[in-house]
Amino acid sequence: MNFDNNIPIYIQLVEYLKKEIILGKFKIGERLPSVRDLALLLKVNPNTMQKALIELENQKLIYTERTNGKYVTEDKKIIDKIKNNYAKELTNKYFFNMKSIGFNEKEIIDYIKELEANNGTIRMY
Amino acid sequence: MNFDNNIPIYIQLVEYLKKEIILGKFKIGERLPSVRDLALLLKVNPNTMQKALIELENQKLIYTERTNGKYVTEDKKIIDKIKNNYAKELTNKYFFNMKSIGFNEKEIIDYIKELEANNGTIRMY
Amino acid sequence: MNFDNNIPIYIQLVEYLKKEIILGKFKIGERLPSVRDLALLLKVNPNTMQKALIELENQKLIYTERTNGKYVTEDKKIIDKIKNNYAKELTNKYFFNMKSIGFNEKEIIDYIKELEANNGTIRMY
Amino acid sequence: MNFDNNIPIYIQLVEYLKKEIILGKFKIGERLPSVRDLALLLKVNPNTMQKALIELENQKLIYTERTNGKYVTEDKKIIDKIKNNYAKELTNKYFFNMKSIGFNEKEIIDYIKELEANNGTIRMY
DNA sequence: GTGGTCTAGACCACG
DNA sequence: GTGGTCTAGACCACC
Repeated sequence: MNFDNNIPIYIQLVEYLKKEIILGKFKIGERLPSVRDLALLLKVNPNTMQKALIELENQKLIYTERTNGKYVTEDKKIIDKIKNNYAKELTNKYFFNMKSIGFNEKEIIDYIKELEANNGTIRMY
Repeated sequence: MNFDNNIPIYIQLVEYLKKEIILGKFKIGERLPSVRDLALLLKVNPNTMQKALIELENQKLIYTERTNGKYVTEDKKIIDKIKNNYAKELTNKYFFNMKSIGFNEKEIIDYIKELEANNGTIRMY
Repeated sequence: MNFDNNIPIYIQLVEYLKKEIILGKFKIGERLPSVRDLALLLKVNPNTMQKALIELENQKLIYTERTNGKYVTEDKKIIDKIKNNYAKELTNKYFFNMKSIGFNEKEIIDYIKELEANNGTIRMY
Repeated sequence: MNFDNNIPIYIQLVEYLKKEIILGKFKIGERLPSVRDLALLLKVNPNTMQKALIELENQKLIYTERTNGKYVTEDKKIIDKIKNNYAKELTNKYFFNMKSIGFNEKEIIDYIKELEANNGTIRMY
């Protein structure tokens, strides 16, 4: 993980793990690695990881089984809903930002097509 | 201004002022309001505003005339370049994020069209 | 059993078993199921159940016959006394808490009557 | 503050502060003492206090003004709602517990009256 | 070994 | 000085 110094690490962890779950890299109902292991894996302090996981639990994406570990929710609807909200948020934010530097909707779409045509594919950020 | 508590204010100010300049709300060569006034206007501490303006100056979007105040650059190319970089960065970031939750390029474009069809317009974020 | 994650399980087991005895679901002098079976029944670890039973034994509600198992006390007075203490404790605690959010005694009693009137019965917690 | 060792301190802090707000000891819109001062006052670690305050903020009972401090919500409705939920929860829990040791509703109310008659007032817990 | 809590102490952004 | 974040490390309940 490369962390952006301007954003709290635990928030970046939340985003990262949320994506892993949405993408199914952590499957529905699957047990997550232990807090300590996740912390080691992503090279953060266990408390920081804990804080991120509490946030994911608040969002119902994971739940805790006492002394057994943490599991991805078994409710596919929650995951789908979060995925949809996320997509909508990203898209609205993108259009908002593009408009705020002077693009209108048609221009945005043209811009995307042009980028695609030039690159074959949109370059990864 | 509504600030996101998770990102330093001065960075959000940089983004905001950059957009104002790109959009021409602060025109080429125009004198900016005083640091003090800008701070009052956006309800931030003058120190914070000062920090943001230094960053804009580093990016050559504004320059300082000693004792006279700060001015928007007179070099239109710089502004255009920053606008283009910004658009490219926003678009790449958007595609990167959408892909990271499982959309491919075609699906992203379909998603945008669908949103547009439903809303008439993309809702402001 | 649904356990409250914020209170040690063995304490919740003590409360639960105490109630069962007070209610006579485990009768005076009756032999309790084995620790192992009780643990299975309530889906806790046998060690945890053992700890709860030790506490009940300290309170003289049960006693152990070596190699034979654990029995509910044969002294009805102990059970009655614990029931009365419990009722008093619950009631005092309830009044204390209600007062600590601004109800006086009259208001508490009015509140109870009102709830009863609305529900027919007080809803199970 | 006397803390119950069997319940996490931060939860007891949440309960305590919630009551103070409901009772109006911290008034609507009033600025709370700083996190550090509250921690000193109640003799807990600042991080523990911080955790409690985050929970209160999640419940919308307080809000944070960047660098200025934390304030009691200005929305009286939220406070009233929390007070009512709290009273209902306490009452339901009380009746549930009393029933679980063999009292029916009439007996509970008789019991309260009897306690009142004997004590003049219900003894503080 | 698992998650959860707590303390101590440092550092940062902002005013 | 304010809140917020992070690390390090200890201890606890439970399995």
